[in-house]
Amino acid sequence: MEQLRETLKGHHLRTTTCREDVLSTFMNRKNALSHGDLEGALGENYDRVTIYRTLKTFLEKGIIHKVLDDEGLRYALCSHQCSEEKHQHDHIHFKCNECGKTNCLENLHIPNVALPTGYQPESFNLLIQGKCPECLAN
Amino acid sequence: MEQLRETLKGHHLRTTTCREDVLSTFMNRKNALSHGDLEGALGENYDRVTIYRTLKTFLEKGIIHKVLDDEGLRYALCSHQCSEEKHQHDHIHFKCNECGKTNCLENLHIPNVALPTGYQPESFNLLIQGKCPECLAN
DNA sequence: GTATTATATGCAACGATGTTGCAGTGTATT
DNA sequence: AATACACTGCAACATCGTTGCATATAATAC
Repeated sequence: MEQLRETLKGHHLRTTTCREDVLSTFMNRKNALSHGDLEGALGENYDRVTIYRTLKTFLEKGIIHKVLDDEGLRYALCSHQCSEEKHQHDHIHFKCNECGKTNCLENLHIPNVALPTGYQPESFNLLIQGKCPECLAN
Repeated sequence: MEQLRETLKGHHLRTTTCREDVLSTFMNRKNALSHGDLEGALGENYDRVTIYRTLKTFLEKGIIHKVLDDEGLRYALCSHQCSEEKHQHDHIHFKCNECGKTNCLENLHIPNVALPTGYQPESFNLLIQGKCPECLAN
């Protein structure tokens, strides 16, 4: 639980119960979460708006990053220490079509792509959809 | 303009002025369009709901496909003849951070990725963000 | 421990986005 | 031209996300 405070302080944020709860929800569930997921988990304790603002703050401070899938927007913890200044997220996201969960595959890097001349790439976002190990086992 | 009717008929759809206008908007602008873009272009002629339903129908029939970026959901024409039965979209999408336009890079395929054991991939979606040739030229 | 200051929260209200049901209109077919 | 079916517009609603403001809370200084 001290780790939560450490993470928040490390990103120059005040420790509040809402921020601690949102952060620990991200750490307990391993997969990417939408605002709705968090509202479902914490909605009785905190206002919708507060959760929105917490997500926005976490995004700006580099604690979480956006994850896109065909259903919409989710968020996941940044693994390597991201900060307000620098984000680095060229890893792969995998969404299971069976259980619906989206995860970061931290260790896999996105392979190089030879873009046509004139295109200057700055960031990459690869989403793979299919079946995850847990669902294949059943 | 006959081409519009052909495309619609080819996908077993009745030709209506709304569908013709939505389709020609996609063909004239080369980039991916959101519902809001279409409403801005055609909103005075057609009801919001009709445009939503047209997009939904086009999706189901394989005339357009979803394109995701950090701002949300857009749609783009399917190049290779997709149908209700089969969609094939493993090409790359490029979003320009300057002009905000998202395009399909039809000719580029997504390179292979060695997934960890247990993951069964079914579809791939690669979004590259950066600067497009037009914006770099200015 | 208390006072001060800056920040975070809750509430209310609003705007944008997307969906559904139903009556009326238009398209394709005979 | 008549019929059957599909599409459209309207109204109403549900969801999602944002903003302003008063209050509460956390960090800092005393």
